[in-house]
Amino acid sequence: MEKVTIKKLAEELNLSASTISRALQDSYQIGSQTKQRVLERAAQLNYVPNYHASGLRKKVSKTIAVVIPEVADSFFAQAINGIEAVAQDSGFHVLIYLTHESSAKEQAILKEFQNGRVDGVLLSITAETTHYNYIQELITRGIPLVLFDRVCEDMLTTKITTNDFESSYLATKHLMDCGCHSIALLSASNSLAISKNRLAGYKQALTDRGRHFKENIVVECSKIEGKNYLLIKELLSRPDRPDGIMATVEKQATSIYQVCRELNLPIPEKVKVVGFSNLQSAAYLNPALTTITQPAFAMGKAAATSLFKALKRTNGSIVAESQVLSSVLHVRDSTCRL
Amino acid sequence: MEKVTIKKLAEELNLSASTISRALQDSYQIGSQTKQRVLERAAQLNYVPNYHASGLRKKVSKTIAVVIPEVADSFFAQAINGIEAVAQDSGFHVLIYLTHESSAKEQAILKEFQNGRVDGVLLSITAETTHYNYIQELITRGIPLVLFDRVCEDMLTTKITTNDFESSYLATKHLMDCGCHSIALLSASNSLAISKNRLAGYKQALTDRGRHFKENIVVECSKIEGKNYLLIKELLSRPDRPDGIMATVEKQATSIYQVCRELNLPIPEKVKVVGFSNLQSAAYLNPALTTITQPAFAMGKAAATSLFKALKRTNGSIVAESQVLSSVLHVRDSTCRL
DNA sequence: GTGAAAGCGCTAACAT
DNA sequence: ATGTTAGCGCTTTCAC
Repeated sequence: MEKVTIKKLAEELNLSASTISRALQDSYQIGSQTKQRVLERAAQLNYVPNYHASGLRKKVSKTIAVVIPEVADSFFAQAINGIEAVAQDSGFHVLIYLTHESSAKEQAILKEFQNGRVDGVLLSITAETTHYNYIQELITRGIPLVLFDRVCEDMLTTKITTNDFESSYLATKHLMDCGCHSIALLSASNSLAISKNRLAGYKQALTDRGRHFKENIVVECSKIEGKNYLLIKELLSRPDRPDGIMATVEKQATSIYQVCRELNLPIPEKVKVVGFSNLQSAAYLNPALTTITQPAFAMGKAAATSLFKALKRTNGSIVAESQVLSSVLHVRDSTCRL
Repeated sequence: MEKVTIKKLAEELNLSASTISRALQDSYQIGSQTKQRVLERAAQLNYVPNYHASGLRKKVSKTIAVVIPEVADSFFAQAINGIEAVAQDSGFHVLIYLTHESSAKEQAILKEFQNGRVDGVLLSITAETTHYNYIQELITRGIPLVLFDRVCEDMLTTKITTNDFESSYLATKHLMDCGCHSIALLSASNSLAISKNRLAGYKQALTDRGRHFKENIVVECSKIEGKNYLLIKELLSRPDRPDGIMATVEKQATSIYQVCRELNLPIPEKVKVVGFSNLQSAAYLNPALTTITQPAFAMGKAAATSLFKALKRTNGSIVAESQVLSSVLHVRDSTCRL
């Protein structure tokens, strides 16, 4: 069974290659009975148009890339879901890249996107990323890029985020309402805008209640597996141990539960916990985890939708049509028993 | 800033296109000082080889596809992690496709892979998939395909699975050891091999203990969101309500917890639960969930590794070098309080 | 060690 | 409504 190409079809049907091509694309120039014949024969011979050939010719790939720190996180898993839904609708394919919080890896990945493999990019930057020229470069070269969740604030492109300041402000206030006097903040990074916003909301809440901010109670998380557990253990072993924790990264929550169990610190009696988390099982944890839940699926959809819009514009330019979606605070037992 | 191609480089350096091409590929035919010059200038001009052009010429895409039912499941998320790790090592790119348990979608996706977009495929079939000709077809056409977790048993290709029969056997015995007399099985599908194996292990365990098998206590799950909750609620509302449940799909576990809470059926006192699950938080659920945990990351790695091996063989043929990895039973409070 | 030329499979002017 | 031609950017014979 040899490869079926347009040329082959052309011979078979005594037509020219261009006629075949046009018929397959349902061009208005082609007579309907000819179309019929072509389509029929193509189906019979199981003709499949060569991806690279048309891609080379048309300079499109019908592919977008999703570049994220990791997948084993409900937020990103749900976001991918949203992205994939929109992509499948638009006939686009989705490449996944995991940076594992390595800025160098991120840079290498984006750099390669100049080769025509992808038409657009959805990016959630690493906790390490501090300079953005390689991202800007990609946009300059005509590859639309939409940032989501972990964005670079000063970049001129669409950004899909959540109301991180408010969420964090609300969560911190909630912890104080529940009686916390010393609230620790587990942060993803010192440099990420999202982290800064969450930190700012946290500080504002303290200020509004006349509390003062203690530097040493903000813990920047490590990307090294297992290291966070130790950082949390250290935090909760201090003589002036905090009585509240806000974890801004999903997976920190389980580490906190683990440490509290080991140190015999009942939640919420000794330590109250709120986590930024999209875990389906949050309500069934022991104790049920109070969460800030982001609209992950919707964010994925919004980011992808915006990207495809840019892709449809002939010039491919991205109008910065950023959106801020709202997270929801779900109060559960980890902050106050009912 | 105009597009830099090999042709452009050739002009700049007064060399032919072929020389440039060879130099960039570090061909032995090219003098080292020439190579130097080419590489230098290419870097200066930020030359990036066109993906479609080389793909068309060489008939490779350096891309694999991962086709799975969903991402929002720890098993698949972890598997993707493993796959991506191997792929990045080998310089391959990873496309993700979600079938959402639709066999038709799966078929459409695989069909398109005949176009040269991917060099190989990793597949975990839908619960609906019953005929496999379109999968076999792909392999026949020279696209290596490795099945993982949800495999088609009678297909001649590499299959990466876990010891589902034994795991299920073990879990069922464990439930009986904990005092269960009537154990329900929540199954993913009646047709999937993996489900059949888990069912078989379950039945065997019953038989070995002289219990007899009741048809109506096996519930086939629906792919409709929310429907499973109702099925479980019906199950646990029966007069002859089971006192044990084995959930073979991860997300069923939270539905069970929800239903038990609503019906005021304490776990494990009234109902004991074991779930096939890779949830990181299983140990922190209320009560801690007894799980069968699959080596998801390792399975992803194994599947990808096997695929790349096939890709390296010039003929691309897949030697069926299937592997069966072992799952682990983690006994926790949902089956017996310590 | 380097160049010329052909062609991967498709599409899009430009004819007619 | 259909055919002719050129070319996307690269690789790879084949020649020198």
